[in-house]
This record gives sequence, structure tokens and C-alpha cells, in this order.
Amino acid sequence: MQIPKRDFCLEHTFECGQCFRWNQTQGGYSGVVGGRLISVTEQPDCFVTDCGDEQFITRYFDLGRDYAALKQQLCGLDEVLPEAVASGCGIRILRQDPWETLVSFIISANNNIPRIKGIIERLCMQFGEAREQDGVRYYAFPAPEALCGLRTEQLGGIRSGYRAQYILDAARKVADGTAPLGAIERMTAEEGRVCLKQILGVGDKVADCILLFAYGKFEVFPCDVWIRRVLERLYRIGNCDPALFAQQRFGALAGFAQQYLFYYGRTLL
DNA sequence: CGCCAGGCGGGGG
DNA sequence: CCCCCGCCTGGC
Repeated sequence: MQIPKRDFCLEHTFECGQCFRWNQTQGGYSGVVGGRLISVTEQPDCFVTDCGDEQFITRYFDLGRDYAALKQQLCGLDEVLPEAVASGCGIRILRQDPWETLVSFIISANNNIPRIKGIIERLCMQFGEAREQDGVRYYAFPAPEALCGLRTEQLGGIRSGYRAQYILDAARKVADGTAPLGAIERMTAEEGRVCLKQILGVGDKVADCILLFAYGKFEVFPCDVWIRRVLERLYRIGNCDPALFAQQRFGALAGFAQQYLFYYGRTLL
């Protein structure tokens, strides 16, 4: 299947902090997504993926959205966004699995990206289903039911530190319906945030990442240290509440603005 | 060695 | 309600 290159860059999309199971390969990226191993390679005039499920790819990469129009709209909002949008012009916000996104961002707290990716891979290798594609072995992300019965010590091998108990709390609450991930789809962002924050290890930042990257709640604005740096140094906002500022400045496009600003901040600051 | 990394929970003021 | 501290682990 071919994917147009317009407003799409693999590096921008996979290195902007929204996903952890994609890795650079020769001529592209490969990742385990939705229980399958997918590769995307770059050709002169388009991208090519070995995944034949066009519906899935279209939804996952948000291919139905007019990013050119979206970026133009963002660039009219202030003086910082044009340079930020230019730096990560090929970013697309992926539509990821809610459960995997929940666990991934619990692991991300007070952590760095290489180690986050390592912990997730070990979690999948030890508790996920082993599968094979074209002779390549890979591991699906473990279902909540595969984790909810475990004791904290049994997660020791993934070396997630104090986050192990949070992962198990998430697995239990999802498995027993305390945290109904399916229902959040139909909730407002604020309702979804309240629901997600019942889970240990989920605060505002982690909840907003899940709402944005798994549920397409594009009005949220995950606020981490990089975004704080951008807001302080580029927007010169003092002790103004970042969430309030973002809502007023970016409105329904806050999530997109966050991605461009985050990517810009990481390359610049 | 100390410090930091894409926060959070728990306690105290 | 806000602020402050400690935290697994690994890399520097």
C-alpha cells in the first residue's frame, strides 16, 4: 500500500514522543502496532507499507485529515507557531490503542525515551504473545488480562522500578471495568481525564497524552517539561497556568500545537 | 560520586 | 489548595 508524502515525514511522526514501538530501519521504520509488525519504507515519490489493511493504516496515520489546512490555521495564531510547524512539518498524530498508550505513558513518567522503549519491549517479550511475520519474530503488547493477576515482583524483569505497581493497578482496573477504556471514546476530554486519573501513576500529563494519542481528543494540551520550557522561553509566559493559556490560545487545535511545539523545543532548546 | 530524565503520590503547611 | 520531597533505573 502506498502513502502520499504530502505533509508526512516518518522521523517527525515517530520521533515526536507519541509512540515507543517504532524503530528506524534501512530506508524507513518498522513497528509493532495493533498486534502486527508493520514496516514503512520511503520511496522517492511516496511511502510504502507492507500492511495491506488500508482501513487500519488510514486511521492509524490520520490520513483523512487535511494537515496543510490545519498547519495554515495554526500559523495564523501567533508568531511562534510558524517556526515550530516548519520544524516538524511532517508530524501526524497517530491513533493508537488506548490500553497500550495508557501503560506506555505510565512508564514514561520521570523517565527518558531510550529506557521507556526498553521497558516496553521487555514487557512485551515477557508477557505478550509471540508472533512471526516473514520469518521475523515479534511480540504483541500484552492484554490487561495477561497482567492483572501478576504480583509486583513478577514484573521485576522489565526493570520499570516503582512504576510496576502502577502498571498492575492499570491492568486490574481495566480488566475489571473500573477504568472503562472503551467508554472514554464517547466521553468529553474532561470526563475521560477524570476516569483515567483513577489509575495510579496517571496524573494530568499522562492522562492528556492518552486522550490525545489514543482517543483523538485534539483539544487537550499535554504539558511536560519541554512544553514548559517552550512556554517560558518562547512565549514568555510567567506563572500563567499552561493549560489555561493553551486553551485560550490554541482552542480545539491545542493538541496539534503541542506536538509541533514539543518537536520544536526538543530540537531547539 | 551526584545529577538528571517527557511526573506522580503522599504528606505537611 | 499548594508546595515539596522521594522515587526505580540507567546514562553521563
